[in-house]
Amino acid sequence: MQRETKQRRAIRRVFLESGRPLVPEEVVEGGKRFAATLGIATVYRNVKRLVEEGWLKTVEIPGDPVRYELASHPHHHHFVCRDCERAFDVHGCPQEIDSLAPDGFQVESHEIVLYGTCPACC
Amino acid sequence: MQRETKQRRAIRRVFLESGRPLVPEEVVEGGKRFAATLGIATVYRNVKRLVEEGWLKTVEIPGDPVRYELASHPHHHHFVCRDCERAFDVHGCPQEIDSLAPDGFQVESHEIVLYGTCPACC
DNA sequence: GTACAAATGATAAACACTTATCATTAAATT
DNA sequence: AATTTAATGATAAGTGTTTATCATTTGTAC
Repeated sequence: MQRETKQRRAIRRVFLESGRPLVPEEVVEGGKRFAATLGIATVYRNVKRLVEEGWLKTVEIPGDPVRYELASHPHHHHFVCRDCERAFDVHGCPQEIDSLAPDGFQVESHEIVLYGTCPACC
Repeated sequence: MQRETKQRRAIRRVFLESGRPLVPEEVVEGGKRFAATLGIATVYRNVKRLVEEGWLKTVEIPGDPVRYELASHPHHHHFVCRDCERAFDVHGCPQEIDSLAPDGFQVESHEIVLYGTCPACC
C-alpha cells in the first residue's frame, strides 16, 4: 500500500513552486520549509518513484549531477548560471537543429544548454 | 625536463586519427596499437597535461564521463549514438541560439548534443 | 486507540570515475 | 655505456553521487 507522507508532499510542493530543475540537495533545502526533518535518502527515494510514475523527468547537464523537473513541462531547454550553478528553463527551440546531423545519422532527440550569468548574479 | 615517450606519442596519434571525442578508456584501447603496454593512469596523466597545454579540450556530454578532442577543431557540436555510445562531431550551429535566453540572462556559451543512431548502428 | 507495515532518517556501502603512490622502466644527457 | 630522473603501470586511495540497511516513526485500516 502507498502512503502519502508529509515528506512526499513537501517534495512535490518544492517542484511545483520552484519552476526550474533541481538537484536532490536543492530539494532537501527547499523541502525543509514544509517537512523540517526531510533527509536526503527520502528525496532520492521519492524522486526516483516520481520519475517512474511519470510526474518528474530527469535533466542532465554536462558535468553536473542529475536534476529533476516536472514532466508536464513542454519541450524546452536550459540555462545554467556559472555563478550560482542553478539551472533555469529556456523556451523556444531552433527548428533546423536536428538537420545538423551528417548524412546517415538518425536523430531521435537533442539537448541545448546555454551557459552564462543569471539576473540574480549579473 | 619533459620527455617524449612512446605512450605519449601513441595518445596523441589516437586523437589525430580518431576524428571524434574520446573517453579515457577509448584512448587506452586505441593507443595499444602504438604502445602495447599503455595503461589507464598514463592516459589520464597525459590527457590532463595535453589539456593544460591547449592541445586537447574537454567535451562534456550529459550523463557521460568527460571526453577529449583536439583543441584545434573550430566551434562545433556533437552527436551521441544511443547504441554504441560513441560521440561524433557535428558541424554547423544555428545563429539565433544564444538569443533564446530570457531577458536578463547573459549567455557566454552553449552546448548542443544530438542523440540518435550512427550509420554503423542503423 | 491499536495493529500493521510502509516510509523515514542516519549512515554505511556501493559505484564509477579520477588521482596518488611507489617500485620499475626507459628517455635524455654526458 | 653509464647516469639521472621523468614517466610508466599496477593498484590503492580518494571523491562525489546514489543506493542499501535497519531501527524507529508514522500513515492507514479496523
